[in-house]
Amino acid sequence: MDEQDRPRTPPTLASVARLAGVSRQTVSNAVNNPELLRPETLARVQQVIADVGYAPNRAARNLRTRRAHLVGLQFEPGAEHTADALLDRFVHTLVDRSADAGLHVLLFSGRGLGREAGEADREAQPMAGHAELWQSGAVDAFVITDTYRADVHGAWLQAHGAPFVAFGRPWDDMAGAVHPWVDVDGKAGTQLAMRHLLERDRRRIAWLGQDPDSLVTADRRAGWVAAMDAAGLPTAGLEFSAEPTVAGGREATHRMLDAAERGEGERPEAVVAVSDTVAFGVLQALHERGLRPGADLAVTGFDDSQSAQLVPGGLTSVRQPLEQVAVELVEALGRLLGVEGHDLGDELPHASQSPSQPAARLLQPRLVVRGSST
Amino acid sequence: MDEQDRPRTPPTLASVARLAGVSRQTVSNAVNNPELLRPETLARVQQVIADVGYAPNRAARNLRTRRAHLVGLQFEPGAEHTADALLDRFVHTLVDRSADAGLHVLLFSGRGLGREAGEADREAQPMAGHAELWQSGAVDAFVITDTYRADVHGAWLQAHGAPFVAFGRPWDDMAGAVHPWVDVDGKAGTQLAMRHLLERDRRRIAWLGQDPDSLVTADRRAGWVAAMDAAGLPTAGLEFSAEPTVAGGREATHRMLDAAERGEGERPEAVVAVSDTVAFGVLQALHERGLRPGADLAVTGFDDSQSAQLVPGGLTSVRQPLEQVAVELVEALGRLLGVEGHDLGDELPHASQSPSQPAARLLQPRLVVRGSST
DNA sequence: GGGCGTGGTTTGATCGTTCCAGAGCAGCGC
DNA sequence: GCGCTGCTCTGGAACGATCAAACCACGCCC
Repeated sequence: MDEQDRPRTPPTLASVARLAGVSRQTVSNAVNNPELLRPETLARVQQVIADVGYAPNRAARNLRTRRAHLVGLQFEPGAEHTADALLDRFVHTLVDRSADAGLHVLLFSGRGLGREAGEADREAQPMAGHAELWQSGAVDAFVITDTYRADVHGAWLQAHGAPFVAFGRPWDDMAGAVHPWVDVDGKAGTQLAMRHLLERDRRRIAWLGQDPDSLVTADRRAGWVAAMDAAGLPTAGLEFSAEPTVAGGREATHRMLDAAERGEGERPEAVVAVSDTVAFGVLQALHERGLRPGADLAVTGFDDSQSAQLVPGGLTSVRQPLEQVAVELVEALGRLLGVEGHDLGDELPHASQSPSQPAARLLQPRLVVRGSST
Repeated sequence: MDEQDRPRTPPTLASVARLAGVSRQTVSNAVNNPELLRPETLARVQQVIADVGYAPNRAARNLRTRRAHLVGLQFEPGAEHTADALLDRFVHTLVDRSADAGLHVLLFSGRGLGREAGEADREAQPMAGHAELWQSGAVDAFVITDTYRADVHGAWLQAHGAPFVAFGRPWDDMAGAVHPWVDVDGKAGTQLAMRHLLERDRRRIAWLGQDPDSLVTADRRAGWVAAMDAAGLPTAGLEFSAEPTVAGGREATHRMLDAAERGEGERPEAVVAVSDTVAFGVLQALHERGLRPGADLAVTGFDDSQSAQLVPGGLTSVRQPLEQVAVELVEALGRLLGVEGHDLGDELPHASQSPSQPAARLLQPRLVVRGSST
């Protein structure tokens, strides 16, 4: 039940083999290909393995098989608006599911292992972290999440033959992507929020987000445009540029309401924000002006951050299926690396995808309605 | 500048040696002990290394040196009230600093690598994940963060000779701990909040937290008791039990205010909550009753979660120095494993700690004052 | 009865690195 | 000239696993 005096040197394949009276290879097979052994031999070996608490040495196995059974995940809280949600829900599911595929997740920061690399170095060598891990064979593949720099990362990884999957579309060339990717349909998400607001008879619905900025922003904004068009509503004068921060959302809201008070058009009845972060800026501005979210101005966010649930009254928000994203990414990873011990064929028996065509999935978000829009 | 046609097989020590006209060992020394080589030899070898883009194979090195250069971090968002803050700030700093110590962080979930282990299995074998990693030599050490189960984890790791550092006190035996640990002084944190409230002439200050529950709770509560005693204020009737959830905080607040309205004692002027999560429950309850945080009832939380900053008006909260915790844990880890390439002696030249006594640090939090208490 | 396929097991080689012992060579003192 | 020390550098032997091929019964068939 308890192994008190651990031997100084851990058990090895050879030591187990000696104890079981078989050869090394037989022990190896007992671990990796049990069906090759005669039942009685298998039982005997397994007994010894259990007795001495043998576990195959990872380094030796990795060396021989040229597989580290590790996937690298760069961990920069850089992208502020996705940070909280991403780390908690996405990473946890990723870690959990990776275990099923026989993989562990290795976290690394942008700069390499060496001594302090300045910010300048990091700019100069954005792939230092990836390069180090890949060239030393420390990881088998990467998960990249930063859709902004997906092109840079993707290009480098592809050029160096490193397998990877991406959370985020390859914006420049969606059809021709050579790597699997999973993303959430931002346009559809915003349309969900719009439908909800329109159903509640809001007509003048404003958009808060940065104009040109990122493609993620453009995607979400497209949902607002499409919904307004479909409802036959004008968008003119209803778009307000906001930095992707709380302060940006707050400032834009004040600007919007000031304009209305000056008589420049009617006050909007609702605001659709590009992110929860910006939406919280809206809530702050309303708070400062003594206005009530929902009653005086409906507000929706995007990401369904933890804060959206916690804020009194609640913030209506578009929830990304981050868990599902993680699940699908791990599945793609498994296919990419050739999952061992995973009898494929459980799901998706319908179509055998063209093997040359990597998986590409656009998942649908859903709307979580709370007090800020009712 | 760009290596277009990657050779099928990556460069090895031997291939570099051949190109440079030296032996394998010399190349190895060029990488690990440059000072052993004659300058001109070193330059020649380094040139070849740069040319072919050689990086030592991690698996081979790990096998030979019996070091994985990886630390395991169990990643369960279990402890809800610390989740968001912990993951973002703590883990990021941990990853970043570990790189300086030549380590990477490996994330794993409770259950082992195998196929789906049910919840029951996890209960039965709480150390399955740790055991697998340690026995296979996949990691050199662990970082444990779950102070509740620190005893269980710590005991197992210690019994198996696995090095580890802990974020959290070894509650049962603080003085006799055999492992380094870093924690935040919860009592002092609450006292900071109390001093702030007392300075603003709040006298009837309530405590919201679960009675016996965790030692973390008890620690924080002690600060409330001490501050009330020191100020000569009674605590009777000012303590309200609240489940460590938003709902728990909300319910307790309603209970508290209902009692006051029934004339059972005067209404408290302030509430000190055991966590931000509970504090958000308080804010919700106030919202529902049309009361204003700060003006009608001062509220303070604990953890300084992202939400505390985002909620309109802001939530006054005790901020844990999570970055500092991570920094000190990595330093302890480095000492434990014998950091290579880290000229110790920069800091703490004052006293050479007794080598048998592991590092134990209790860090001081600080108070972030926002609208909920002013 | 000899050749042959087959399931179960063994043997030798190999993955790429570091450890260890020692070789070669210069300089120095006697 | 000899031995010694110190500095460079070299070759063989691990580290612990898997791969590929060989080996050995054994039963089957012509």
